Amino acid sequence: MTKDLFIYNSLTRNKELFQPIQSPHVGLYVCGPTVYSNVHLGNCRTFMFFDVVFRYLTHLGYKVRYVRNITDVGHITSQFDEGVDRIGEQARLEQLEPMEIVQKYTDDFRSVMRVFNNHSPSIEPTATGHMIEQMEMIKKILDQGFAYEVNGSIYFDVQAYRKQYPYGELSGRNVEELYENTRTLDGQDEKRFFADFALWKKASPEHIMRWPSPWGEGFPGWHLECSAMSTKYLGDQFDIHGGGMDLKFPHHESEIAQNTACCGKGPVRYWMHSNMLTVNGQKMSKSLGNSFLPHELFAGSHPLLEKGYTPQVVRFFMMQAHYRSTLDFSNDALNAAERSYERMMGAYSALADCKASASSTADTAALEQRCYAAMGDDFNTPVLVAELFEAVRMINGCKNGQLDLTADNLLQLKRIMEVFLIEVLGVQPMEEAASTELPDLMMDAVFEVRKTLKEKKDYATADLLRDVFAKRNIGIKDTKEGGEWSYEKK
RNA sequence: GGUCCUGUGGCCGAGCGGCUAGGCAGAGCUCUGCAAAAGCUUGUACAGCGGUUCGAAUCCGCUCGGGACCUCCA
Repeated sequence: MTKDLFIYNSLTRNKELFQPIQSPHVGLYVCGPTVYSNVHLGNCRTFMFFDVVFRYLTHLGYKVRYVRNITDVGHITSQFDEGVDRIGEQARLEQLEPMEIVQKYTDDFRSVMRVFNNHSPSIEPTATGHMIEQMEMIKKILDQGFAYEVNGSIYFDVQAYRKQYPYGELSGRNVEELYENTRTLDGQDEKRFFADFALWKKASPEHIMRWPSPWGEGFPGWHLECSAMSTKYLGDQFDIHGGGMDLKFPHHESEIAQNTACCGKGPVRYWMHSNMLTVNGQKMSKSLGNSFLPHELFAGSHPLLEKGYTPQVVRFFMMQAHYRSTLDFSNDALNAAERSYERMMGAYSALADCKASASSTADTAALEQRCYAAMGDDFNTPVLVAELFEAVRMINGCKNGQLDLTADNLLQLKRIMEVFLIEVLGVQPMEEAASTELPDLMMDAVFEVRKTLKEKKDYATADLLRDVFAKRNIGIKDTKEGGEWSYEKK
């Protein structure tokens, strides 16, 4: 069975066969959040997708080191010196210490990641915890002649860098065009060249988050931490770097420049960028004011939502679109995802009830191969989901006695569902609350009573029993063997 | 303005030269006291106009619509 993995590399704009630098080890770095406010759903999409990358690589047998940083140094909100930093500003607003803001929203981020069933990264380093590494990197870049100091600030020297290395390859832009399209700005006098970016900024007197450095008190530039931390934990060159598409420029472009200036070579083999979550066709973002917070979604409290959806439904919803496509967020789409999730999970639990036959015409081996092919084709989760629905049809058919499956088939189906649905996509079955022993025993008694009532043709009472449970959100279904029941998550 | 992406049936979304994914919703049938679930069947979609080709949703050109980035953003 072939389990080749092809990854679309943003840098080369091609799908390439994945070959780790040092198999079986794989280094994966993903840009994490800036913890100055609650993560919204758009952020979650990216992290959920790279969680699937992490899960699938692990499933393939790779020893993955997954590093996802926490940005806990506030970046400047404008290109000007007088811009405020986000964390400092939020600290003022909430009347807290900056590090209290960091703690609060880091906690929020982690709990949201958990409810969405994301695995924890192998390492989750913080920018403030790596000041020394960042300063060391600045020193190296200075030594190589690709940066200069002005007034206690250090800037990356794009002009000098371009004499030796290409700049702008990832985002596909050239400096001349950039220049034409950059408004002439005040407050740039410190820079030698408009495209230069800060590696270190001198802190103004009112700036709270500040660290001593060889160049005076200040704070690191916002691209630097990722370069410093990826190098520290994954080495000069590592396999995969991921992030949202909106980070391509300038963030990732600058990372490449910093690493190359520092170590003489590009840091990343495969660049991966996930596309945006949209609302009514527009990018979900905090600044546009159209972002959804996870708890608003679960509770259905957002004005644009008719009802709430569980985290697992949302995850399943996200998996039905390819990561490089935008995904539009709407009630209709979520409702469809909810129904399909229920069907999928219904089949998953029905697997246990399937009886094996002596012979079969179903080709579960081919199905399994197609699942690997889907994931191997640049993590094509929507195609994988389509294949899983093929498994659903087989399982339901078998359960109804309309399709014969051998014991081998059933084993294979079980493996497909467990590997791809549960392990790789990371979608969990509905809360286990409905399946503890006691409720099942009690419900068995209820089915017994209903059976008797039906035998006596007392349908009114039988229906009453069903309605009484329906009022408590417990659904009852008749089956040949007796009955089934479930919590209706409506 | 520059660079790039995108437009698929009622809705969401794959596919990216031939074999017309998948889900949700709809219709019919089977099953059923009714219903639900499930299974089966069903839907002649690829923005428009040209072109390339034996053959195009898929390639090229133009037109129209939507979006992203161009130093806040996952």
